[in-house]
Amino acid sequence: MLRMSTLFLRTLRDDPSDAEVPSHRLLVRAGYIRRAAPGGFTWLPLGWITYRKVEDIIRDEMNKAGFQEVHFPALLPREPYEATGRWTEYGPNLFRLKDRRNNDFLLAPTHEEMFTLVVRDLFSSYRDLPLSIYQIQTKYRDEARPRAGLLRGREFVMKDSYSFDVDDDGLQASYDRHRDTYISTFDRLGLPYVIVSAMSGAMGGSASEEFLAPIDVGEDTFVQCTSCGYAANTEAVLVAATSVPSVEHPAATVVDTPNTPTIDSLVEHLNAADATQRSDRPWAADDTLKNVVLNLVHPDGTVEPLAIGIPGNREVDLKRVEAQVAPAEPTPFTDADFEKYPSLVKGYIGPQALGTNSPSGIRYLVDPRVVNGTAWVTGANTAGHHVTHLVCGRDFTADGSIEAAEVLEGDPCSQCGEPMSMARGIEIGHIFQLGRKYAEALDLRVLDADGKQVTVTMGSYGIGVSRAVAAIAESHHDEYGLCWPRAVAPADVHLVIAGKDDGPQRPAAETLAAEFEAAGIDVLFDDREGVSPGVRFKDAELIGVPTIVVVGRGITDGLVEVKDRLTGERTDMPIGEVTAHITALLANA
RNA sequence: CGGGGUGUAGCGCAGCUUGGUUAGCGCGCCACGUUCGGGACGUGGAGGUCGGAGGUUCGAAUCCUCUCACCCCGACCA
Repeated sequence: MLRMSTLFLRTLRDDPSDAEVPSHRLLVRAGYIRRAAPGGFTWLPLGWITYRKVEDIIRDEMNKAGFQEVHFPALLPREPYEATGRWTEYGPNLFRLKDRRNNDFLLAPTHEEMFTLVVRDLFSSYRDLPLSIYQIQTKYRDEARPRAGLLRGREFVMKDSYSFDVDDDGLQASYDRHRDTYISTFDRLGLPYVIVSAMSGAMGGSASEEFLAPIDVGEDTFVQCTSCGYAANTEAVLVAATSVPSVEHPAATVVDTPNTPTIDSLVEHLNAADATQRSDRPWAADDTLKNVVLNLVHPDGTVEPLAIGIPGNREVDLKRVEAQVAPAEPTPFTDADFEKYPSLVKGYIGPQALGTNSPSGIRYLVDPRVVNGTAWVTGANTAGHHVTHLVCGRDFTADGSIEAAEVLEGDPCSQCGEPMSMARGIEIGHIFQLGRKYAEALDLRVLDADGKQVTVTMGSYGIGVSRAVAAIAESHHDEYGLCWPRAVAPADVHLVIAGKDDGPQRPAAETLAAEFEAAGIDVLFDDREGVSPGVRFKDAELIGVPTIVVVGRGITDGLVEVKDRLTGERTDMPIGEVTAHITALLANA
């Protein structure tokens, strides 16, 4: 039993000024957490109870799936991360430190290396596999900008699992098992989620999906097709295939287009003059082909220019480009770069000047919408001139295609062609097939049935535990405070005394609290003296325990009020029936 | 890292433009009394290196310089 008269808790009447998002605001205000460091939080009693319930559910589902829990240090030596290249590749987000002998250490942002090494140390036969092991561990990332309270901290708790298999089929099975386990885990946590296709990014590997809680304050953008259910992170969205009607296009024509530095000004200019107007309809921004040049900086430091052609009604989405060209990093083309390529006329770059066989020799990749038979208005490689009716396949060819254009609300689904909608989400889980990157780097091999050495293939699976607490708060609150799902609430019932300190309510409530406890019901008991009823009700709503029991004026008739925090529904019932009622609520949850 | 904003009691804020009593208000906290089903009231209290350092001045929360921290937008980010 938690007695509020002695509980280490102070609720705040006002929102803390440094908290913006609801989870941060409410968790601080209701006395669950306190900021302790930039990107670091202290868990207070109510918060820690809730946190542990979340952690226990995650652990329980892992164990039910047959995964085994281990625990590594958060403080690790440099060497394993040197072997996989991540000591340098991870960049400034890695917390690095030195011991007294000046040896390099790090605070682990994730533990692929350590898991790989410990399996290599202990296992050496295909008979030992498959194996999935996990830990629930504090992780450290020196985020440039921690924000939104628990949602993006520099210290946070993550459940990370790793699977080890001899072949791709085994990896797929381990991946599927984790996927199923994540589904049951998030269901139990009461977290809404969407499973989206994702990019594996810097981690390497192939198949990858994210579990996103669809909440506006989330940092990830995803698209979802309401028709067929396809969902993907915008980084991973594929452009729908375009069918090209076979029509005879006019010959490509160079036209004067002075002072048309932007797509809008170009379209306006074309539509204004008789000579350039279309006969069938006005020109539109997506008739134009915009060519953007970037530099790719490869991990070894070499720089390669890359030209990207996309429909003019869209911008280049650098995140999407980055996901495509990883591990290389795209950077903007500078004026100095343009000077090195005199064939490129800034603002009027056309496909004829691009491509590995062109004068510039710059690799030219186009949006998947730019396919053979499509006609475009694009730069003529001369200042103040554009070309109309430049047909892909007839007048120019590209070196390939790239998913680089921004995704727009309503874009057709690549699976079924129906319009897709965009939304924001909080990444609460990520599963992906790592493959053999780490096993190769760290020499994790086992003997197969034929006695041959084979490199193990791995999967990596994460759930943000502390972030999940915040995500639940984000999805379970209203204007009055938190409304926890039963499974993670800090108590089963919040028992409130509403009456004079020396009235009959107090002894009745004490008796009821004892009865709850005997029945195995966790009770948060507001037994404070000298606190007015309004304060008690406000605090109960703020704290968010799913059921609130009020022992008030009805007690003279033997009645207490049972209130549902979420719906606000109140029911008076005889005090003798309450315990059975709550027990039934818990059983049905 | 770029742009913007804010640092004054546990929380929320005023005071700063135009330097000058003992730095103020609400909430919270302590004591006493009243009140007791929707953040009650009265009386009396405790609590501050005004983010930090340096400077200008007879005198700095207030003006100047530097610095640190936090928040927002962007960049970055398993």
